Amino acid sequence: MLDRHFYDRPVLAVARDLLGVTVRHGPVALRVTEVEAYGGTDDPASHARRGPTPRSRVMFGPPGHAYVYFVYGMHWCFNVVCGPEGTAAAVLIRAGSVCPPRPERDITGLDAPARSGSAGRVDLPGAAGPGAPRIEPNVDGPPPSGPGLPGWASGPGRFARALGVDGGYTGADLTGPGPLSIHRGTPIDDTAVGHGPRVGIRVGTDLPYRLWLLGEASVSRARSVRPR
DNA sequence: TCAATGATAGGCT
DNA sequence: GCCTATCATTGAC
Repeated sequence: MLDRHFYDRPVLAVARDLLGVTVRHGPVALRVTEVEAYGGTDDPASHARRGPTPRSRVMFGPPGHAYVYFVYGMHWCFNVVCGPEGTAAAVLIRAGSVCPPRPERDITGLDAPARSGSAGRVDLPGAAGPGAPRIEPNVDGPPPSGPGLPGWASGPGRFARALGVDGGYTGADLTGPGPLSIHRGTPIDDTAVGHGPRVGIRVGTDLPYRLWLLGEASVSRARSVRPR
């Protein structure tokens, strides 16, 4: 399991090294294929840009903890706090592939986190309102693609759903004995890493803070931007 | 291309 | 305390 020293580094270095790792939640294991870095109060696209707020406070805390937020009224996004405490940097996990890739074996496992109740949850004020929906992976009909297929954890909302995490996991220690942890994967060569602008944001789009594994089918495809 | 859907945070009274 | 724009997205059409 990756320890605190792994996360206690500059956000871009952590983002780069999170590619290829395995995120585990109970029986679910997802290999990270795409990430985005959000760096502190100088990043106009970061939730921490205005300083600590009830929502962003966990970003200012120690590295190696989860930051899971609710967006667009229906989706959860899973982040990993990194960098020295106080820098408020985090890495958004945008996509992953089911690991090991044995769909017929993973289907049964995906229900387990939702059934495990409050284990691993950390109730922090501001993490999510009591009315926010609890995530229920694999119970609301067929996804765009089934477990084990490339689209199952493609996109931050789908990744969080496939993993089975929601706002209750904000503040969870990823380096401790809890059910949520991250493990080193096979080494990734620099030639296998693509980088470019982050997506889904309106500011800070000039920064090449999105990193992905080249050739991975689960990586987000560019989407036409809706003008306002 | 666009609607769904609700938390968040700033601005104002 | 209230109002409003915005939002690190997704799936249906």
